[in-house]
Amino acid sequence: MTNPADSIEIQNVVASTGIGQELDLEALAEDLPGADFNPDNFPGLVYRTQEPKAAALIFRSGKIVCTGAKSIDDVHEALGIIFEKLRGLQIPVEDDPEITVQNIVSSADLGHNLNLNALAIGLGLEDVEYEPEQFPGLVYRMDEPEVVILLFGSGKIVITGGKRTDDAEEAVEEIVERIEGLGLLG
Amino acid sequence: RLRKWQERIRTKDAGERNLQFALSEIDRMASALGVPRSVREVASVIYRRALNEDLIRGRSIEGVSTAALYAACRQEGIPRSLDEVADVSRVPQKEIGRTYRYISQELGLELKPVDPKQFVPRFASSLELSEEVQSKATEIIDVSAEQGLLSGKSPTGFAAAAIYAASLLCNEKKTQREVADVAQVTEVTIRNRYQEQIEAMGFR
DNA sequence: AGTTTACTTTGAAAAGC
DNA sequence: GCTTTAAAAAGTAAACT
Repeated sequence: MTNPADSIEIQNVVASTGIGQELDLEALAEDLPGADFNPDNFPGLVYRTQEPKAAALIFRSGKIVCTGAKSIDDVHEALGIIFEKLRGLQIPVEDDPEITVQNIVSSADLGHNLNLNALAIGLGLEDVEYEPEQFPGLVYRMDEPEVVILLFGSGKIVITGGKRTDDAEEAVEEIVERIEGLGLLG
Repeated sequence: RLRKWQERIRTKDAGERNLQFALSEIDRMASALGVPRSVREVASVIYRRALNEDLIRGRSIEGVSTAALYAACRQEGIPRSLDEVADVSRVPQKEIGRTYRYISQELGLELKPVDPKQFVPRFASSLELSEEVQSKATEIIDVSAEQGLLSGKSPTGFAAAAIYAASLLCNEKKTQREVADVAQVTEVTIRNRYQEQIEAMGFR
């Protein structure tokens, strides 16, 4: 009788920000130990923080993408570390740059096995992608909240595409309701 | 003006040539796969629909042709796996799968997931297995799917394991390698699905 | 045959081809 | 469209022992 919403775990948060200052990535690559910069492959410099564990993509424009963090607080912490590192290198960084969460990836467990074949038809083939020859998960695009849910035969699910922490919880409640309505939840 | 006329003729000719190329490619691949003429016609209709809906922009003609043929096979109930289709196409399997999902969505084909049973007659006959093995394999698929074992599993692997199991049960044994080769899956996949299916059938 | 590593799918941003 | 980053789900596959 456990609530599936209680099983939600944030797995990854993607956010963007900017320091409001152009950067010389070649020089930064020299001064930042552990930085990966391969302009032939990708225009961004990759910098990883250990605690919290995250990866940042730093661009010449001064814009930064942070990914891999397990919570929004971790995103702020990781970016805070990076801002301080840059200031330590005499690079001017805005006082508190605006950080925008772009995507939150969560996992959850519905607690029952799912018949994905029946679910594909029940949820409506027009909103569903289920091609087990290519991928074992059923892809369901939900309108409200606007997220994408991957459903697996085990009942484990992945919610992605949401920008708010609440999106995952609302999505789980909604999908449970829909599956129950179809009589397809154990 | 004259230039405009020339351009119109040129683009019309180019479009006509592209369509002819696509249809001849569908024909070539369909022959190589040994699918009936009716399926080629369905594939041609799907391709023309994709063309009319402007779905080819940003994609290769070859990719859309192959995806249309893959979709047509499914629609007609005689599916080919993406691997099999990729074998006769010059487009990589990954692109065929993506293009299929795209045109399927945009054209609203609403094709149901592939039923593993639809592979049984073709795989079994290329292994020269009897009618008895085929119906046994079909039964194994029905029973194990009924028990929820099919969710998330590849239909070809599921069919291959059932055929392997049925060949054993009917004393017409084929090796895992032989079945794996016609279904284009690995022996490991057959082994894994086979164990689950045997258990679901109450054997073991 | 068992283990490890790796690839498939979803989502979003960044700059540039 | 592509390139890169990270993480989960489960199936499949290949390389090793």
